[in-house]
Amino acid sequence: MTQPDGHRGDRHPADQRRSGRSRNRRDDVLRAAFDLFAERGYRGTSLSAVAARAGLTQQGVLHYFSNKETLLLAVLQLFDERDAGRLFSAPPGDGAALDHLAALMAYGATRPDVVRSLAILAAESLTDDHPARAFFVARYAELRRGAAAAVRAELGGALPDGLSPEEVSALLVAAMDGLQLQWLLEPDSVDAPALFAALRKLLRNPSSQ
Amino acid sequence: MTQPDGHRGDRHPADQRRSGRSRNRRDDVLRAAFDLFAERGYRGTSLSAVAARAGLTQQGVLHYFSNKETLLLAVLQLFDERDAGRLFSAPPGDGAALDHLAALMAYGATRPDVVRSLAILAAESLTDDHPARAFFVARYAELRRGAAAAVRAELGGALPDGLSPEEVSALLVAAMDGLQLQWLLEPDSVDAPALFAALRKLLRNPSSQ
DNA sequence: AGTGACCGACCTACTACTCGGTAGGTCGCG
DNA sequence: CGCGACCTACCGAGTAGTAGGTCGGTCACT
Repeated sequence: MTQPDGHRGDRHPADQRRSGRSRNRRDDVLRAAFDLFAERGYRGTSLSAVAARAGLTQQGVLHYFSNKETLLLAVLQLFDERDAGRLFSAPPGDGAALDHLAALMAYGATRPDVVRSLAILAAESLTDDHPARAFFVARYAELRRGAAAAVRAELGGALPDGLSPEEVSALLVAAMDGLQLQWLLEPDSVDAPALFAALRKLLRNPSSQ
Repeated sequence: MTQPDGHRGDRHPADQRRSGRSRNRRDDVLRAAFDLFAERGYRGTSLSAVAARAGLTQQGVLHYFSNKETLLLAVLQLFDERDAGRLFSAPPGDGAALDHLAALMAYGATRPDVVRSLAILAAESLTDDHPARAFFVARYAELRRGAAAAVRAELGGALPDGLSPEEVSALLVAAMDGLQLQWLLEPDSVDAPALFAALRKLLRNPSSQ
């Protein structure tokens, strides 16, 4: 998501006005917005900052996205297409369904920017009248649904102590988020995927000691 | 934290300049800032908004707190004094040490504003150069330390499957945060304290089925 | 000739913050 | 008791800078 080339605001925007025609400028804007939302949040990010990083002016950004909210929604849609859509579309009943969640954690460990962006925007969506609110309500409902299906498939009725798959899935999703938050705050002292694996093991082997 | 009386910006500030002399105006500002940070986040809150809610002008706010960052730090200090300081100062080895965490969850269920404020500010502190960053790094370290001590006291060596108290404490804290996030997004479909209790039971009775 | 892709200039509203005041209370002193 | 010195608690006006967004244009390509 971060662009390693020199498309920063240091060069005058007009210089490269027609340069990257082959590359999709709209995607550049999307990438820049993603990065900045992860760095400063939605409310903390200005359209001009997005524009500068994408190598055009603020009005150029508004040419592609009619306003700031639309831009945020477009960024969020990217998440849907990448993560959620793919990760729960696995064939049901293939045994290790919970591997999908573990894989999501492992993927997150390699992409702190993605995790950070989601963590920041999810919490920010709790604020009044936040445009991402509906997105995250739906996302978590879907995550829980998918995780519950995975739990049912993998653990079946062998859940400890009268826990329902729905309860377990909420716990799993909660642990993912909470671990990632701690990991983002102190990357060196929290190993999120390992701890998530521990929780999973705890659920799978309820009679070990 | 919300003030039920009429101290809103609708009345002209000068009207009540000397009225509430007995009440501490500084505390009014603190309360207003707390509420607004929970509603709009730190970056989304303006000094004028804080001032209006506290019933004075923006310059009046700056009279008590030399700048916005100082105001945030003062609000955060309130959390420390209320929650953390009290909740882990229990006599060690009194048996049900983990009850403190459960009590914290139960308390949170009655104070969504407190939970929301902490969730929003914690995530926002992940953004670059956020003044609350150090606070939350320290807070989570302390939470984990306290929880680990509680785990050691209550579960002793009876942890399942080679899990260390430190790992369990990170999981517990993570579950708290994650559950609260889901609860804040959809209060009716997530019962945070109950789910936390389920996790706790899971840890205590590793051989039940 | 039209269309997509922008930019320059501009607008209004708001941001955190500063400066210089003033109203009223507290204090010591004669 | 009365008087000036000082202090706290603010407010009015103004600062430079930035916010999101509009309008009208220009340039290259089809």
